[in-house]
Amino acid sequence: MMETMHYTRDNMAGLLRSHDINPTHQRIEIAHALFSRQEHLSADQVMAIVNTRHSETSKATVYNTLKLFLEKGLVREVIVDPSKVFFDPNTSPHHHLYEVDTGKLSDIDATHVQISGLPTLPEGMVTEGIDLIVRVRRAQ
Amino acid sequence: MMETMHYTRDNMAGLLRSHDINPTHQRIEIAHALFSRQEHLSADQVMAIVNTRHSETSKATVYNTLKLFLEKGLVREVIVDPSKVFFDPNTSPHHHLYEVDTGKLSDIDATHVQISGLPTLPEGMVTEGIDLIVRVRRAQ
DNA sequence: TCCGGATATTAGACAAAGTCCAGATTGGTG
DNA sequence: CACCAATCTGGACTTTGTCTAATATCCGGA
Repeated sequence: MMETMHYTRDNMAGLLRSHDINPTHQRIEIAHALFSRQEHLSADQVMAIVNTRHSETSKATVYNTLKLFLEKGLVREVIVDPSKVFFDPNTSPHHHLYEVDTGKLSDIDATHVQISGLPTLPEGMVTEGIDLIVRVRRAQ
Repeated sequence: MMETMHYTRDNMAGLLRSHDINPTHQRIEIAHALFSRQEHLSADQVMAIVNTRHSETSKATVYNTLKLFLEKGLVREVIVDPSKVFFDPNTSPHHHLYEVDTGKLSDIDATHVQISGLPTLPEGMVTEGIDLIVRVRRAQ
């Protein structure tokens, strides 16, 4: 039986190490912001959260760190809003529901979703990922 | 039998009118850029094409016009690259194949693709569209 | 033909997201 | 302690896109 996971800062250090990331103060704070909330956050939102009390982490570090997390497979990138990228701490297979009028983004579990009939890929190409985004809005 | 469509500037005027868009010089040029190529173009690319000879159409007009085309259902917006939006003159149901390393974007016909098992929408929500993006890269 | 109002276009200032760089800090290790 | 590598930083910069106020164009009626 799996214990309920608590996203303490200490646990973050272990999580980072397990992904081959040197756990610095800033990286722990940024990981904590994402994982303790389990929400989709933009770089701006991450920076705001991390710097609530006093400014502690620079913009460059936030961007560098999020890119590092992405490369190491710790988070996923969600591209739904042309104006900003969201980072998703949930890396298990899932899709997204995007409310275009509010900007609210939520997960769609992938276990029951079937996608069939996709053409075979061009020679020498491999799939990096399949993004399925359901765009919805409030009925008028 | 459908004649092969030729995307002349004259035909563009008719196309615009049929979508309830007043066909001005600039709008015809922008529509012509998109439809004669049948490619995904960013606003920047559209501007470059329209202003090849001498500068004729302002940035504001290009953006205004593309937004207008979008509202009137003449083109579709494709959000795959975090840095820019692409506009797609193909409005028939289809999906996208995105080569992440080159930025090349191509269509996947939707007639053979089946998506099943999506959850029912929250009360009072309607689907605006479903975007399916297959991200691929050259095998290393 | 001329006028007036509605529609469209324009240059340029502005905003926001993200990148880049050169210098400063930090954290081990011998 | 001294050193080296890794990391972080402020701030300048770039790019995409928006906004605004002034100008231009179009069109219908007197």
